[in-house]
Amino acid sequence: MDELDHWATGRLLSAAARLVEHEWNSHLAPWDLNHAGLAALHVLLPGPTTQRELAAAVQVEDQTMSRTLERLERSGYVERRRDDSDRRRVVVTLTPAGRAACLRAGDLEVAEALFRGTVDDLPGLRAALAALVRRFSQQRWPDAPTRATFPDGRTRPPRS
Amino acid sequence: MDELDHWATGRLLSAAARLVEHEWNSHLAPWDLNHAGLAALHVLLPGPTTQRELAAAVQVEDQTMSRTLERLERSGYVERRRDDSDRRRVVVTLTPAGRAACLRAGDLEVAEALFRGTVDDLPGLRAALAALVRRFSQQRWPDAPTRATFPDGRTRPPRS
DNA sequence: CGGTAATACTCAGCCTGCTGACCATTACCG
DNA sequence: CGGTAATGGTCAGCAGGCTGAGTATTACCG
Repeated sequence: MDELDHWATGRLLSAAARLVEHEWNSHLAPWDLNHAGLAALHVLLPGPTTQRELAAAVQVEDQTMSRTLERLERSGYVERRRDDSDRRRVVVTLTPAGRAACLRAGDLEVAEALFRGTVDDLPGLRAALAALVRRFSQQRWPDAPTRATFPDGRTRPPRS
Repeated sequence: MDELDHWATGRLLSAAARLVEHEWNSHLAPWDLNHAGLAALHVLLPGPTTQRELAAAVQVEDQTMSRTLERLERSGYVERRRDDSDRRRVVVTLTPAGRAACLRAGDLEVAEALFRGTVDDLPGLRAALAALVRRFSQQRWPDAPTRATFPDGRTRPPRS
């Protein structure tokens, strides 16, 4: 018997996301980080990546990732340099400071603790959210959550 | 067996929210509306409100609501005028066009259809999201999802 | 009555996210 | 080859969200 029961599900979703982001950002602020930057760092942990691949992995537009990286670079967490073998590409590398910040600030235990004690069925929630992401990101991020899977380090097989 | 299973719950939540907002915005675009504007219109349906009350109901900061209303006013969906009995307040009123747009564009059937066929346990998802909103909005929006409940139209009893 | 505090909004500035337009580099193909 | 397309990034501009600061009005209280 709550007013929230009358909210559209989309509005509930947006509100919850904003509140959790806010909470998470507060936790990350001492590291001069926020949820967007941390997501990028997290993807970079296994190794350097192209900017476009990074954007696809985080599921944001290239332009958005560009500015996020600008900020991360300013904070000294990341380095960008043009790829010599393909001068269109920009390769993004984690700095030691970036790795440290990611590991310390982005502790999954802390991240998930936000939900403990509030959400009963956490796996159920995750499943529902994942289903939504899969459903709606199909068109927008064709090769989204995949990373270098081929021997040469490309996401897709060399066309030919 | 999906890459999404490795995402932190917060990231899943944000991604899902963004995608659903995007979808919903596409549907609202023909009316020159988006999710934020529609939420405000929806709150205004029962009758005029103060800007601050509106902001609290939608759970955004006053400044954010200010600009959202600026846009809604520009679109002719809303009118703002200073309250004569308290010239600090701004009273927001739905125009006929605003009411029509809200009712037609904001059809709940359409809104909820986004989730049908994708989320199995919709009530479960809603319950989890509502729990999160309740949990984290406690401090920030003390008198959030309540509306004029007292005879004189105030949200809180007149302090005396 | 008058000074201080509280209230209601706006302004400026930042960040994320999006779209549309643009540039440089590389790939493709006649 | 050489022209056109595809690819990878950036710039500009808009909108939502936030914080911090400032203004005007009203309430409170000595």
